Amino acid sequence: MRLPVEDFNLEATLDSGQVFGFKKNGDKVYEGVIAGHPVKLWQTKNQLHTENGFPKKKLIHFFDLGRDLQPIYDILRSDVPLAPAGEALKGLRLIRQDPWEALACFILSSNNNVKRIQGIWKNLSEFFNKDTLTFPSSSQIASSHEKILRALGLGYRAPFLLNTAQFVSKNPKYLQWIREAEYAEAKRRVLAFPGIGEKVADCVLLYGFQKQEAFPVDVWILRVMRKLYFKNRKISEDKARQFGMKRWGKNAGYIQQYLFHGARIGVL
DNA sequence: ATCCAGGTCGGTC
DNA sequence: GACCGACATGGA
Repeated sequence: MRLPVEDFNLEATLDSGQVFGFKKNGDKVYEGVIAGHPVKLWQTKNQLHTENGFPKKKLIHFFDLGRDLQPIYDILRSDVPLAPAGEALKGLRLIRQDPWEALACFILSSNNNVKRIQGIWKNLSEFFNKDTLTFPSSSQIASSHEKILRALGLGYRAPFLLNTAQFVSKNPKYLQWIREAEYAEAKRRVLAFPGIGEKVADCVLLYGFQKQEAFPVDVWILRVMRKLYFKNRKISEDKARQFGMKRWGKNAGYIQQYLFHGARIGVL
């Protein structure tokens, strides 16, 4: 099946550290799960391909394909230090992930690297859902044990995820409350979970709850912002986040994604 | 072997 | 607020 797409870059979108459950097969084919459905994806120019029968609506929603990127392009062009990222990553979009999966995966992401987070994602999915390779639900993890999670590679984060899964499965409407809340209130709630600080909270809100003013500051963002906007002076993570949120407002999350991936691939 | 990775936590000052 | 060391794991 083919879906015509404008301003979309599948590779940059899936390789930019938003989501950890997609693996690249060979050169261009990605295998993963969208809204509970296993899927293979590849792109040719202005067409996004899947196997026959995959619901278009789910693709459009997941990849945020209805959004006009022009306002983002305008910023990337006029904010001079960002221009190389805008040119190299045109079509990079923020994904609308499953809220629970985003919450869980970014608990695992702290003081960890992307490759290993992907490995843990795979271990969890294979252990709990061997047939479909979908990420385990909160109740699946809640009824597990710390020892099992440690054996799957979570390390010291195991009790953080277990505790959070138990809370979420016992309070089924809680994630929906976070979704409906304003950014500041939603962040307070996400920060209350164990193992979640400022940075992870912003990732969860940005990728799982569409709070697009969120501006996650990790080591890559901190380094690239020091270089581009602070003459390599040392600045705190708080200062970097406040700078980004004020400068880019409602588009801060999108700009952060271009900064992060641009820094990682070395164009900034 | 030491350092690093999409940091957080509990302690200090 | 700012700064500190500990924390599991595996790749470089």
